[in-house]
Amino acid sequence: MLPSSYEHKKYEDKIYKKWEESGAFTPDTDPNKKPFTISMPPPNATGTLHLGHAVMLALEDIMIRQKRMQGYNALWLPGTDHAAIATQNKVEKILAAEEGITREQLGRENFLERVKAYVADCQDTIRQQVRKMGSSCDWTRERYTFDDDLNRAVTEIFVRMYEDKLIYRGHRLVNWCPRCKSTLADDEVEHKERQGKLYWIKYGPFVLATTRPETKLGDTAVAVHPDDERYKDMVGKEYQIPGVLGEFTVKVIADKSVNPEFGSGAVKVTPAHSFVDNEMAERNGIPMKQIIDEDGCMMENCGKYAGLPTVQARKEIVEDMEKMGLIEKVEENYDMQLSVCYRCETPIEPLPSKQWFIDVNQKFDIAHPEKLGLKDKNVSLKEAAIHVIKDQKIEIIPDRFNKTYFHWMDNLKDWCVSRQIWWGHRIPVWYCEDCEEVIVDRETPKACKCGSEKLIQDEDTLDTWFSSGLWTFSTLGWPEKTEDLEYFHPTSVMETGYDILFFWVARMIIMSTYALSEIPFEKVYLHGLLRDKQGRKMSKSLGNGIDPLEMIDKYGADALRMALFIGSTPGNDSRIYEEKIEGFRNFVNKFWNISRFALGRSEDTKVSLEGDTKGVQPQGKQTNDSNQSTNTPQPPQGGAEQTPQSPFQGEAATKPQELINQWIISRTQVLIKDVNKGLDEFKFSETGQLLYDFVWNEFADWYLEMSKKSESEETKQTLLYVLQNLLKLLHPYIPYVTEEIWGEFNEDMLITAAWPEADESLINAEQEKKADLIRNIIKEIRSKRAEAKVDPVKKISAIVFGGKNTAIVEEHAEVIKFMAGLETLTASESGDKPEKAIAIFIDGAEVYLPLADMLDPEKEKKRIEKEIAEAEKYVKSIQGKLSNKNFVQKAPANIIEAEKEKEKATLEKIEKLKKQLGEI
RNA sequence: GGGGUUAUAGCUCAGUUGGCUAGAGCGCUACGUUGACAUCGUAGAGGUCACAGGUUCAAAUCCUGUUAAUCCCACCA
Repeated sequence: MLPSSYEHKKYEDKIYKKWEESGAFTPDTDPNKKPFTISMPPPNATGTLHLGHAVMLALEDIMIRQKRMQGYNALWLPGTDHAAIATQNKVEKILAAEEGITREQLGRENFLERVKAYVADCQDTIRQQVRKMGSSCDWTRERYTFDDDLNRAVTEIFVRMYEDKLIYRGHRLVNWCPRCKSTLADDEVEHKERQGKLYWIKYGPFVLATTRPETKLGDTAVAVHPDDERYKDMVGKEYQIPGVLGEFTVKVIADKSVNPEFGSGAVKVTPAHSFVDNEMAERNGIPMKQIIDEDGCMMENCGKYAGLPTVQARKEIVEDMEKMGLIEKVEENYDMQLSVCYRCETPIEPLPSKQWFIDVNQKFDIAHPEKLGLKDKNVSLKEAAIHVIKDQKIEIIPDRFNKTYFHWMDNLKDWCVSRQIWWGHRIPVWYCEDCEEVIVDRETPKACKCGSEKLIQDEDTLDTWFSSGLWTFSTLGWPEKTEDLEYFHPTSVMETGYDILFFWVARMIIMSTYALSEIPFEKVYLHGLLRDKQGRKMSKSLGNGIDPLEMIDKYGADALRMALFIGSTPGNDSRIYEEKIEGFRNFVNKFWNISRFALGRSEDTKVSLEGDTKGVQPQGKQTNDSNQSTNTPQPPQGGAEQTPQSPFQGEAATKPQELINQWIISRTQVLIKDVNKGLDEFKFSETGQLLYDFVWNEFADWYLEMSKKSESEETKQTLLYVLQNLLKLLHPYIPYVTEEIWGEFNEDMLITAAWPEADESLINAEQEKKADLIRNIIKEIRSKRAEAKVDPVKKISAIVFGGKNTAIVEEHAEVIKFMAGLETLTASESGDKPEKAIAIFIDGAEVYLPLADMLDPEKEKKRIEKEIAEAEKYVKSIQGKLSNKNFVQKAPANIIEAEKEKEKATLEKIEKLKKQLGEI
């Protein structure tokens, strides 16, 4: 017998171990079965599990578990990411704090050893935390972006892209983080609203506004709008401008990007330290003068300011300019957009630098254009990546993100992939010291073709997204043609947060279409971000974060999983808070107790489940048990291990005879249908809610209660049958508790049990309606009792005139008496209304309770009058519709039929209410 | 500046291609509970679906506009 409450801590780890050891997580590549693949977004190897991971794991596990039970070879490939900058920063911080040393002091080799050791120490933490969530991923195929194999994939694709002229080295303006001392990709730059000062400076014949007066030292031009009359005569001329380091020359250029409305309409141009200025300079043939170095300090060419950090230099230069009378005015508290590093929020310093870029517009010959449905094999990376979404080779859920994707892709500039940090994939490029040769190769070259052996490898490493862009296929063995790659790629679903659509999802599409001529995944499901109860982002500084591990410890993984996605829709943020998790803990416990009850009721039946027979056998019913177990609906090609079949499934099976059993079995089929449809459509929240409601409101509150009055074998079978299906349907959501209960009466494991398919022949709307009548009678009696303030333990009597439903009511007299608290129940087709009784009119029956004395007649009268008024209003609205020619002509027949039905029912109700009113 | 998203009960949210008198959980009110479950049960109160127009036989749902919140993209220096 199961204990009276579910204690997750007793079971979770044990069950996980059992699953993992059973091999259920590890699919094979059987060609007779269909694959279903999810690449797990790899958490940072040195990170700890946060709610973002938790929701990702919950959703992916739901998909994987369902597909596995449906008989797919379901592969969920886990792994970790080396997270270049993030990890390096972390280790640097630790070194500084614990040993007071910098990476430079340690040296490259030693530093990398330290990072490796640190990662190795941490990696296990995240692995264990992923397990804690109940994730049924294949640990035998676990990968790490820094594995040798994956390293090889990175080098391979770099070399191929170089050979295809998609990777080039260029001296260009890049986003530079002076703190990370590295370049950043465009999308790694964030724009933050900051307040600064706007300086109006006297600039030779101009007065112009700037937020960065120190860049004046790098100015080489002044730009105005071509149509600006004020400056028309000055365009093309050169002017001597007085400055803090003496006079310098600028040329006046005309450029449409200048806004004549802003400031004085003239803008200073600093091509080396501003992207817009740089573009203007390029268009107008203006030279570039770099004045800020990679430390964010003024360079040698800045005279007495050389070596000063920009902020300091600004202060001193402004002071000096003031002395020279060059400052016209200063606007304080000027709102401006500041570019900052997304890792450390340090202001970005645009500066010219020699870096490696991926050219997204360069055309190349794609290997297999037909695989992507491309007409032309000569395409650019950008075109291919846009094509696969436009052509719906990949579906993004929700689809509004298509628009975002296109916008981003359309505006994508060359991707700077080199990073000046040490922790990452080293760029496979060597430079010859004796000649100019640049060697790009898969292996370390021995010598240059000039004969020199003095080869130096590029110091830089690759952007972390370069390697994670390969994730769906590098993890399956690419560039080797492995069985796994052949079988599992393209993957089925990519499930991740919408916040990394650009960082990662778009990069994977670019890399996969290039390397394999394949999409990386068929569908992209983007979940929203989790916020706190007030809708605020979770952050360390606010201290409003919820630790998923703490929640698992407190409420169990099953409860946390449910709380993470119920009440959320894809792409939209949702809120999570402890009470919500607690609510689902209650649900898990409720389900536990339901199972406890069902199993308790059928203890004697259990024997027949464990025998040779594959199903629960009803007694005394004509069943052809030799045929029934193997002919049930099968999953695609193959199917999961078979589990005991119910007596109610399959052609030859017995149909249930008792009304309540017919009802719940019918409802179960509908539930199965709805859940299957919902999961097919990625409606995880809705489907979960459906199961929740069924379990609690139908199965527990009604069926379980009603079944207490039926001792038949069929009822026991039905309890088990419904339970068994619920266990399966709920397993993807709450895997632990369902597996534990399943183990109570099954020898195999639920994780590999066959997923239910609805048996349409068991859907019985007519019987459902009859059962609803019984339920309504009970509900109404309960309601009246409460209204009349009848002591709940007091039994009353009731008289029912059931009309054509009399037999049903008589048959279920015991249930009604039990559930409505009746002493006696007299049922007949019709009769005279009893004295001093209040009447309840239900569709198909009249119920009289001897409570007239207990209700205040005036109050009762008012209540009924109100009810009549409402009903009449309702009828009027229906009749309005029905008398509307347009409605009758244009509305679909079933809707009109339904309206007529409603009219009839309401009219009957009014009549009965009036009768009731007259009797008071 | 451009583009999203959101607005439904006190709170958190569902609500499918337009078609039951708009739902759930929490909270609230009253009552109850010794054998499946107080991590519970029964009954109930609570909504002008942000606002204004429009389309339609029919709008919470579609369209337009307004307001408010929020996010993403974009260096008016």
